[in-house]
Amino acid sequence: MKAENKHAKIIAAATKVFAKKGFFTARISDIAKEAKVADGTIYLYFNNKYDILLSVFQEEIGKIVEKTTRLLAQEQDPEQMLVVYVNQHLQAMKKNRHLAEVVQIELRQPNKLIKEYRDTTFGAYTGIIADIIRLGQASEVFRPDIIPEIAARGFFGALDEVSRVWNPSMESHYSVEEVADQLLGMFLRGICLPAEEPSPFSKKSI
Amino acid sequence: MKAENKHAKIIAAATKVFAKKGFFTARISDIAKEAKVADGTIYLYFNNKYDILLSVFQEEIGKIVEKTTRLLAQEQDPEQMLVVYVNQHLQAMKKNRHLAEVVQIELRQPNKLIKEYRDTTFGAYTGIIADIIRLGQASEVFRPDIIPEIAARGFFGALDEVSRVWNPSMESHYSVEEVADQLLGMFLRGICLPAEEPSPFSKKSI
DNA sequence: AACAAATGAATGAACAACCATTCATCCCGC
DNA sequence: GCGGGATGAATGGTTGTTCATTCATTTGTT
Repeated sequence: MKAENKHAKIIAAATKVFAKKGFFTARISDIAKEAKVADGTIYLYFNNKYDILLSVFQEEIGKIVEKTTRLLAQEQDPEQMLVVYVNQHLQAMKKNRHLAEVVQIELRQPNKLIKEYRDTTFGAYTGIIADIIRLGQASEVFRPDIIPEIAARGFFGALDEVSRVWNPSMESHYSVEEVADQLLGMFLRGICLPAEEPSPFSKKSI
Repeated sequence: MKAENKHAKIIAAATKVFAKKGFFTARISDIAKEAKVADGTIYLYFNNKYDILLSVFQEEIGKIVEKTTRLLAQEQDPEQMLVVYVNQHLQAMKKNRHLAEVVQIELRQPNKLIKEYRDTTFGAYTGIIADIIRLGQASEVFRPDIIPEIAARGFFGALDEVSRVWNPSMESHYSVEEVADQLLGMFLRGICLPAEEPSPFSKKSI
């Protein structure tokens, strides 16, 4: 059991504990117990409590960003890029349910360091959406009247909120594909039926 | 300066302080100072710190829910109902910017009491969206393949996330109408250009 | 190979700071 | 001068962080 190992163990434990109790209610001793190390050991690997939280973000989300970026580089079609983004994000969040909660709860803290992280690294991640939208507008597949910044913000908000459907506290369980389809369907096509000429009868297509 | 007055003053002060520092970092003395009362006075009107936060939710959001419900009762068209909902929510959040932050940050806490409030009263507020969608499906203006629960969740997530564009920390300022239009446009019509027959010119679709 | 010395990871009890809550006291209108 | 609203200093419990100590492992010497 070498250093590398412990660092990862503490990160995992912290993610779990933060998800369950929230950053402020979580005790260092809780994390230590979950990671099966002594309280003091944690301070051999991290400077302080906030450092643990920031490390969770940096390392765990870093992986996601990297993979998403790589996959997106292979795509050309803006529409398809959004599909990749959504699937990627939802899959990652399903795989690490605790991380999803921590992102949703703690990343919003008005703490200086967190804000900084959100505005830089994480901002780049959400900024990808705005870039895709701009690309789609340039290649005339997305409506030109969409404001990329606002749309991207809304899009990510929806994605983030929806990525908790796998929470045990929710009664209904949907598959990643199902949820991704729903979200993408809404954003790309809208929720209204195509309003051509007044439809003759019940029209269920898309 | 009678009781009624102080209660409201403390609620307003708490909303402001919670928005700025977050619930846990906020000190009772901060709230007291902001409200221009003594620390002890707060305990004449509230049982404890959490009680203040819950009161902020119950009272401030209560007003919004009530007004929205009333306005929606006068609408028939599901599409129009979503318009009302979005405008109502965004207007309220713009009017009380601090409340918007508190909702977004503190309502997600894994605290028992907060969870309870979120699942009941607040759940009813977001549930309205799912109801509207079901109504729209019944009257065949919304696509039948939309799953109301997921769509509503995503819709609210987008709304919530977007309701911070008035935050001073954001560089670009948009009007309520603009943002509402963008959101509604995206959700109702989608962000893609209507894909009729293959367009004569640059078409890069799949 | 056998032993001693050095290393530094790990521990967890103790410390110091912090802050929600209390309550003895103080107004002030009647 | 009485009653209840208001005050804010004092209290006490909690917890992030430190650090003296332990001890398994490595290194160096003969």
